[in-house]
Amino acid sequence: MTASAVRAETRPSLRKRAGNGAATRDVADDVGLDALVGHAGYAVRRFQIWIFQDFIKTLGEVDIRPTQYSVLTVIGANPGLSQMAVAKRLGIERARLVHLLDSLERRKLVKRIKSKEDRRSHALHLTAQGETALAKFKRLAAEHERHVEAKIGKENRAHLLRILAGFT
Amino acid sequence: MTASAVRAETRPSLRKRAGNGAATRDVADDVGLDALVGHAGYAVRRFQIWIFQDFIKTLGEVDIRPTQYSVLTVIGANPGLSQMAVAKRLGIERARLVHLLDSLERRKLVKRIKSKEDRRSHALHLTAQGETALAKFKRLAAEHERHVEAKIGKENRAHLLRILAGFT
DNA sequence: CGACAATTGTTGTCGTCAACAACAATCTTC
DNA sequence: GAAGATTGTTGTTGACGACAACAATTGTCG
Repeated sequence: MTASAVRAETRPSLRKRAGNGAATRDVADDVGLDALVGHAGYAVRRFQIWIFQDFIKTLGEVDIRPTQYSVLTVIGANPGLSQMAVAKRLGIERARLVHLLDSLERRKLVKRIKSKEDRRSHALHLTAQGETALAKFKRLAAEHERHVEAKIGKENRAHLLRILAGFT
Repeated sequence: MTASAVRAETRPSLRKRAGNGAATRDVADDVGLDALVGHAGYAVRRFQIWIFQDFIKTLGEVDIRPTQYSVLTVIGANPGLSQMAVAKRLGIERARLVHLLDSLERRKLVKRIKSKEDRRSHALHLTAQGETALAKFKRLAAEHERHVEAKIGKENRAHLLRILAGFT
């Protein structure tokens, strides 16, 4: 629909130039309305925006964003982790995790417990309230995942997860 | 897939933690993600971050970021578009496009020409300098795309583009 | 043992980006 | 011609990644 919108107000000429032979070597000259189509980053970015928006909307009733969900999930699966460990695992900076945990702690979903072995670090745990809340979040997240399936197809989603498995 | 992921969460599954007496400091690299695997959004987000970082690095010598590149590409392929049309095509807000164009115009890559038919809007064009610059950007972008191929495989990249074709 | 380096959590700044809201100038429509 | 919509612009808010600096603590090594 975006493409048609553009085409509607563009001059009606100059479509794709089919010259250039069959060469695959020079993508640089592949100029046209769809020059961005061949770029993986663009497609991935648009897809990621769509996914996040659906996630935020689907988890909107519980006010949980993707990053918060990932933090809760990791802590729930590995109780006692330090902030550094969680940050490293999720690929976020420990400086940013501080604010995320502040918010989640204010909502009584997680708690920081001073570690005895290393008095610099905090052992992260879900509260009882956090456990039951996370269970609900996961049900909603599963619903969101079904939206993704409905959008790109069940097999495509599975294939995509396989392709990108190395990044998790 | 999501069903198994969700089911796995009901069990606390404290695998290697729980060692209260053992003073073995775990290295935080082998933290179980468990439920996070199986979420398309998480994999896509991590992949998108990787792609953008490689793009920014590969196009670093010319100081062009992904969004700037997409704007230049669309204008180059469709000279005379209005800002509204470009914004709609790229899925960015017109408010944000203003700053992007300010920057690109300062660098003499694009120019805003007051439209004669609609005196509210600007017709966007590449400058001559912008055209030659974009050619170079596209060569570097193609190099970046080869990095993506090297990362996930040529066929996987092609398949991924096919799966996400609807989002471009 | 003690000086020095490294780590952990924290605070702060900077820049990117999406989402809104408001506004003047300019069409569009009735 | 008046009311309403559109276009570009400015501004604000909040999430987010990247850095830098710091105190407290731990680890290392001479």
